Amino acid sequence: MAAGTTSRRRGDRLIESIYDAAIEIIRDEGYSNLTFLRVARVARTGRAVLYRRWATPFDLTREIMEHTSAQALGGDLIDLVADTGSLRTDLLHLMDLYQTIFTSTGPEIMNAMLFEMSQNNARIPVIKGDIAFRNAAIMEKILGYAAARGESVTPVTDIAMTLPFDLMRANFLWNQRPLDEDLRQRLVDEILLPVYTARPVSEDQPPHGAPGA
Amino acid sequence: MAAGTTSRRRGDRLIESIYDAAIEIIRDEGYSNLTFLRVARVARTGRAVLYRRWATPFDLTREIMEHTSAQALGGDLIDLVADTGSLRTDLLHLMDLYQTIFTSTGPEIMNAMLFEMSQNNARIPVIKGDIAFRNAAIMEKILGYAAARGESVTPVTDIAMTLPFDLMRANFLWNQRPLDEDLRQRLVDEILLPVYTARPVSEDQPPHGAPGA
DNA sequence: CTCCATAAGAAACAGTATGTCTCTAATGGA
DNA sequence: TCCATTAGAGACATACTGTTTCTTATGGAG
Repeated sequence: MAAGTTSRRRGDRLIESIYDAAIEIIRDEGYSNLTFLRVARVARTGRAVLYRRWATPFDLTREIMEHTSAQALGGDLIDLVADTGSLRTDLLHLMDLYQTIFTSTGPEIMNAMLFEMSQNNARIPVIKGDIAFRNAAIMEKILGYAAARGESVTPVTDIAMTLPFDLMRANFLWNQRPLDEDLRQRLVDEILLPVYTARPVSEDQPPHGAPGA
Repeated sequence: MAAGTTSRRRGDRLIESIYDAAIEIIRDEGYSNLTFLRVARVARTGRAVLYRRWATPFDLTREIMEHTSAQALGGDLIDLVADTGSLRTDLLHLMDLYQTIFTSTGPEIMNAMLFEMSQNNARIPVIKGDIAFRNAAIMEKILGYAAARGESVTPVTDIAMTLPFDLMRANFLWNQRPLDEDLRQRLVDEILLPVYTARPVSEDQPPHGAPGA
């Protein structure tokens, strides 16, 4: 702390300080106040250091998100999805994993990411493509378990396939907080299972055939 | 266009020019480039004029959204919801109306609104409260029609109640474009109707009682 | 038709952020 | 121990904010 004390960080130690500073700013002042100027001040480094590594605060934030959510999850999401004995518990387990991701990042950052994506058309397809592909693979895995166990599941269409993720995202963004245990359970029981196990009931509703899993 | 030609607009004429300028900027340069400085330049007016009326570009945008969507819809959403003869067609009609709102505003603005809400916790409850209240009223109306017609509808819980809106919002934000006819139809047939007309099927799934409409 | 309160529009201000470019000196591996 | 790498300080022009001051066009009241 003495006046002339020079202690110059570099590499990972420096990056960690920058991450911490950015997270602190997002938490205390909001994402919209995340500027390189402030990050540099809080992290006690120079702005040039930041500009050398990231083009915009958005890119820094995206890196932090990936970093923290990978750390919180402890592995690839698709590998963590497991056969827990029933479609119901598998879906609950999936939502539990997603919950972990949401909790580790926080709603504010998630919103910011969606917003920035919408502002910068170039990066939508990349991000969206990745996520959509991964999510489809996860649901194929889960519905595959169900089929293998002999559970009767209706032919699942593309939009039904993304439903768990749509529901979680919608609830997360709308309520601005992670989904609690009870809500997750109700989403499974009141919406997902009825959709996945629906029997044609009425006489005037064409079931509108669509590609299965 | 002559050098000394003075033509000073005021009142509604001026406001219209400002709306047009803002819409043009959002369309051509994106919401994040919507600054009072640019709006003033495009609208050929002074910044002070803008600051006198709106605190931030967000407030201006919100006003434009309300203005255009009210104009596109031609009335209050809840009054336009009508008994069209079946739950299925009522739901399709509702989605059609929402489609109109989405089309008139565009995804970019919608994203921006959500983003700003998440940055500014103060204005979340107001906006959200209004919308949630209105949506619940709409669904109660539609499900009331179904009940009156004698259609068998399962007790609908709060989360099932907001499902049409959650689905529309999720699809709109995710695909960054309004929902086309076919998608709307499939959302109704493959997801909404199965949920609203579900019969208890499995033996190990507690249907988890919840308050009805 | 004239007067004049109202409000448009121009301009200046300090403060903050961007993006780029210097320069120096600390760091740590060869 | 040397030296390439890179942290960190600072300068620069540009842009946006939020506010204030000033001039003057406008259109309704009289």
